[in-house]
Amino acid sequence: MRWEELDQQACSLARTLAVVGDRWTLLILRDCFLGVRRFDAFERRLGITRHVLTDRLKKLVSYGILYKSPYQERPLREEYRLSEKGLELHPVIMSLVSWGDKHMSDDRGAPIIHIHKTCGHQMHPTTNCSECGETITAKDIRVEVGKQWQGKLDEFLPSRADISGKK
Amino acid sequence: MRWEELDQQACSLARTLAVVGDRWTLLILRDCFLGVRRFDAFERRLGITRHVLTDRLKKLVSYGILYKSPYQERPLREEYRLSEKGLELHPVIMSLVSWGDKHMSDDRGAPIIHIHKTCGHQMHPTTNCSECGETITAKDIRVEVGKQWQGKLDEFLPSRADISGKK
DNA sequence: CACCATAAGTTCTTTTTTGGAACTAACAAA
DNA sequence: TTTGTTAGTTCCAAAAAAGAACTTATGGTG
Repeated sequence: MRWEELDQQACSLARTLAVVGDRWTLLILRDCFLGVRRFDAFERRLGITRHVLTDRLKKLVSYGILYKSPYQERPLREEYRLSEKGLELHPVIMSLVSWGDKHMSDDRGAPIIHIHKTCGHQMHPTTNCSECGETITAKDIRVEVGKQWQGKLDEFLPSRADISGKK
Repeated sequence: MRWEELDQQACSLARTLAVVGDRWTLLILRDCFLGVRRFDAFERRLGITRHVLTDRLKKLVSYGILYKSPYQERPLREEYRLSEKGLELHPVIMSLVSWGDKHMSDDRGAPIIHIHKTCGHQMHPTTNCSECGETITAKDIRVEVGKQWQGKLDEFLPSRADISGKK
């Protein structure tokens, strides 16, 4: 599979990764959530090459995750800001950070801690059911094929052969 | 910044991406969560080259996210299974899928739907505060430097210059 | 005016990473 | 003996990223 075909796969994970699944994009978005907005600030902070940064910012704008907003004219200068769609990637960043805090930290603990403004406590994110509110783990979820996709995911859902090794 | 230096950054996102942040790893993990366990099943399903698949599986095993478990001897055959550490990446997958369901779906809706076994409803994940349980969005969170990192993240936290453009 | 600085790129060359296909080892079955 | 299965490895070509220099438009300094 080539990378450009990824956003046409019948899988929301693959489609999302087509947008944010490369080496740099999520690091750029992390900086966006920290308030960074300008080309040279991203460049300085990330140590990314200008060529790749240009490409990734263009891609994020083309997908509507960032938008350009002029902050001066003559010469025209624009900054990159998170759209609503981009802000909704916050759970992705939070879950990655939370896993890293738990599994990739040294003995100094998490470099950055998160405070829930409403309750004032230091928190980490939990993943909950939108319907009953309960906290969920991998084992609490069962997957099914969406109504309009029935019979069309034979290629995607793992067959018994894929799972059990039988032919 | 070179990719190998990423897991030494003072940022849990960067450290996590050092493990799962490449083109293929999260797709491999998606298949693991769907029950796929064997080399040739990953290869068939993903259309990944064997070379890259070997490399990624090795990396995932070395980080303790997958472990090898023999399912036959003579000839020795091993399958790859999610460890506890790997299972804890479920929120990452779920948040990526959920974003894709909302923003990258065509008019047929989500290809795969998720049922919460406990309550029986079709659900999507929400991100909640571990302390008060409330659902959170990007704007509900404030970040601070962890106690043992105070004064050591000057390089990391965006300076006023990065945010406002001032020098 | 000549010269330096700034922001946001673009262009060029080298290195690294993938893609694609063929080859290998250790058996098992026909 | 030939063919098949599983899990790789090897090799070469193509694509992507790193690194550094160049560009454009403009503003400020001496």
